[in-house]
Amino acid sequence: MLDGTMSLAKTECSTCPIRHRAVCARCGPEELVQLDAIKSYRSFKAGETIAWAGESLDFVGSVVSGVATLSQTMEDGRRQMVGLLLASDFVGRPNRETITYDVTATTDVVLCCFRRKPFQLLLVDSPNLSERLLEMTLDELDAAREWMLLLGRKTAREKLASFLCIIARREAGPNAEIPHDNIAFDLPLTREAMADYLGLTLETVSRQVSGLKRDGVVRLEGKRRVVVPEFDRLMAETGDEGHELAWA
Amino acid sequence: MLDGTMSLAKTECSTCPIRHRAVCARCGPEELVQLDAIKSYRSFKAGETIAWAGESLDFVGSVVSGVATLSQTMEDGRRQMVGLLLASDFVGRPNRETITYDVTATTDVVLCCFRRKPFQLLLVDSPNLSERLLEMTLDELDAAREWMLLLGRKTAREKLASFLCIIARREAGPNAEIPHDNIAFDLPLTREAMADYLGLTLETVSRQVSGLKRDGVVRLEGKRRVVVPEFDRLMAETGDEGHELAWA
DNA sequence: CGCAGAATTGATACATCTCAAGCTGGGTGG
DNA sequence: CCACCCAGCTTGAGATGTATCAATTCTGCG
Repeated sequence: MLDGTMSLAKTECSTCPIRHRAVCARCGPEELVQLDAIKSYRSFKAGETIAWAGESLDFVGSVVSGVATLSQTMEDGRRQMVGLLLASDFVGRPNRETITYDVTATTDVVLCCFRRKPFQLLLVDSPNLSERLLEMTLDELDAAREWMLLLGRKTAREKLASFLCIIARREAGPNAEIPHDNIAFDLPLTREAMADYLGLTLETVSRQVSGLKRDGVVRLEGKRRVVVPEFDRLMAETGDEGHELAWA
Repeated sequence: MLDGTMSLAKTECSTCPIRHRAVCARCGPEELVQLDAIKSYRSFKAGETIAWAGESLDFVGSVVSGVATLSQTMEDGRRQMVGLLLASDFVGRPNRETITYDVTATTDVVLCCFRRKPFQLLLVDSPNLSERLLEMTLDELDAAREWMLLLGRKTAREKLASFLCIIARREAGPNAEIPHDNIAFDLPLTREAMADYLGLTLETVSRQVSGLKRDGVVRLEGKRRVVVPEFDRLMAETGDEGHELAWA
């Protein structure tokens, strides 16, 4: 893998859009120099596979822009998405030779990649780096557990509403903490990918989107653009009722 | 919480049964002394709640013996288990005041608790500790993602078989890497708790256990003791076909 | 002995899947 | 510039796996 993908020119970390949220968020100038020495940018086009499960992966990295997914596939073709990687999210596992999941770009994606071996060394004597990585991993674990509740116990409609909420929160209002009304955003996933994420079939996803539209919870502009007139209305459909604490 | 639970006398780390697998696995003698200074043992009886979601928790710790669960509950009572904690597993989140999930003892449980604040300080200048915690967190994340596949895509029968496999692996043959035939073990969970774990109802769990028994995949001795005549037979029912790499 | 919690089993309901048929919109080549 | 094409999406009708509701039956224990 990684053939046919272009390498971008290096970019200054100081102007990096994910500087304050990624794994390097708390690194000082001297640590940035060290990271800079082992980093390179890679671009992937929408639909491209970034890495296959089981493949050996010699880098770890951060999503600079775009949306990528982690997914698992069973022999008979059943597929489950197990992670949605947005800007600043971390890819790969230090101290592990191979990747466990398929990593796919669902929009155009830019990755800031660090060579894995030297990154592991940096991790050992840079607490700023390792602490941040631990924190991000714990956040991902919380997100995964939130998703387990969705997969195990929510209805199809609740699943869709929950999904739209998550996207609205991270895509819309650049970093608005309190989501406002009339949020608009583009779905970064096809119906099929949404189905894989939600543990549904694509037909059921389609029906639930239609249902939410029919009931005025969302409006669609084209197939991909979604407008949420009242955010509370959408929230009420998630089954979570208020105390939604997570999703940093 | 934690009222009415007895504190045990301190025990030497050197004789601790989870010494080589827990968060302290790679600590040297001097680090153990520091951990020892902030540790205390706490016991919980089967069925007892160790902590409630949202509650503030002033410790983190390791499961020394017994089985505990992490679970989430929705307003209307739907419940999903999001973690199964066996001996050596870590409880709590450093740098976080409150716990996000209900923690329940499903068998008698002994916890080795560290006061949270001093533990966080130790984490900063003890790479042996923080590296191990990161590794364990990444393992838990892998387990959670494996569980997402189960919840989202497996049939009820596959879910049961997968669950029995996991328990067989960790409960049976003390630490047998390659599971043998005629494994026997006790289920640490009631049918209801299994249902909460698997995203099913307790009736469906019961029916699937009966089905696996009828088909000779497992034998039951009483309600709780399970014998697996041929491990491969059980594996074949999980839907994972062979390449099961995970589950340390 | 008999009670209470846990588990099994049965009958029926229903949400989601499956299979199948059209629709829609943006790109392409004639 | 239009006609076609095709991936992505929607909608319908029927099948099916699991949930739900309702009895029983176990099992351990006071």
